[in-house]
Amino acid sequence: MQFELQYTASDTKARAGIIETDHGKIETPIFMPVGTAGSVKGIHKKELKEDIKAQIILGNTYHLYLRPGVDIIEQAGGLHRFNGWDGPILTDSGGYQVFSLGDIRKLTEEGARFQSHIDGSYHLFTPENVMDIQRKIGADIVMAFDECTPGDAEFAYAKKSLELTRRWLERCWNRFEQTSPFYGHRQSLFPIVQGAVYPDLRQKAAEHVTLFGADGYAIGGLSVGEPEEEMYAMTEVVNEILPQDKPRYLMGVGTPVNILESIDRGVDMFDCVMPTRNGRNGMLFTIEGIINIKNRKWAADFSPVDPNGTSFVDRQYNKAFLRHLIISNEMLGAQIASQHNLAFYLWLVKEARRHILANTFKRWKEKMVKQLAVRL
RNA sequence: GGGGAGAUACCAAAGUGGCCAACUGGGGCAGACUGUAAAUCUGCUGGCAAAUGCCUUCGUAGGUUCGAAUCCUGCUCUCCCCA
Repeated sequence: MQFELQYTASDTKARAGIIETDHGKIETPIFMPVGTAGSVKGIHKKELKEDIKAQIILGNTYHLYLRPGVDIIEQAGGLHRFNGWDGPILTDSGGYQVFSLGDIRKLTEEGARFQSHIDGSYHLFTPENVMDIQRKIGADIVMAFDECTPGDAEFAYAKKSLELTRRWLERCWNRFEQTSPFYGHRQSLFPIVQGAVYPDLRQKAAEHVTLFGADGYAIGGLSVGEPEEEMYAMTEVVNEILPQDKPRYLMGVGTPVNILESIDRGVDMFDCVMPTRNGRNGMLFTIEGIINIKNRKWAADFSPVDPNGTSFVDRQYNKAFLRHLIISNEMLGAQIASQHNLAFYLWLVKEARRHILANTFKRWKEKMVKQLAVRL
């Protein structure tokens, strides 16, 4: 994988670039739709490509490992062959599940012992086997196995957690170096910077990961319960240290505003379940603000889902009908909302990129941030 | 015509003397959701003050009782069975 930094402006840390993988190019800043179980929920490949214009999607090691199982994916010839998505794929390592599964897992020096949320069976993830699994899944970008420290972690815990993540990273890196891709295309391992909301921890973590000379770096453990200002502050601290010429990926973020603010602070890559999950639950993101389509006020609003929208579904369906679908639990409702939201997110980062290249990002961002948070 | 059952908040349905402004489900209204255990979860849903308070409710009109959605009587209506 290669990264070409195309443009940095003077009044912002925002950057535009191009990531080149063996499955195609990614223009940054970019938003990556989340497809945990190998599919972006409710969205066909054709829509993802042609309508939403996704350039890269995510998969999840933990979920794919439990179901369908690594052997099936290996038999299929890797995740690209399995799910039919021939563009770039990034897999998360399962570090987030170690965090979100809470009481059904236990951390040791060796790794994370956990119970399947599906059948309760016991499993062990180690930095080594997570690398092996991700080799078999075959994503273009794979993530280090880390502990995603909770946002409200005490300093002592955060420090200890960070040290574990650091040792795990070394083991991930070694294993990754010692193994080769299964399917002929290159894979890149991204280290993850942890350190909760403590600037000195974040700083040390950023310095440490930089030593690896990776193809890209991730900032993890944010948007996990801490105030937004802390998230921005940590991003600034870390991006000050991460190498300029490598992409930075802010994991799990976020709202449209979060994304613009983070682009402004030098982040290149984002992923978040928000456009799909919140979409399924009736929340629509638009250029004019946020719509809760379940609210009564949309019941007889026959205007397009989003008159400013770029998605096929924005023009094809009206708000009242979408509301009816979602309230009636019709699956088409979830599909339309997800498709709209993803198209909006991809439009947003594309616009950001355009403004960065035109050196008008800062002003445009300030204007957008005010609109995007409005509740309609 | 004879016999039986029942009427509870928007709907369905518990409750059959005080712990009942009334279980629960649906519907309705709002909220949450950030590397997806999520087509999920939470709250409110008689009125008014909205915090611990007050007022009016369980078909309807009376009665018994310190106290009634719950017991008694009349009335109205609904459903079922037999002719």
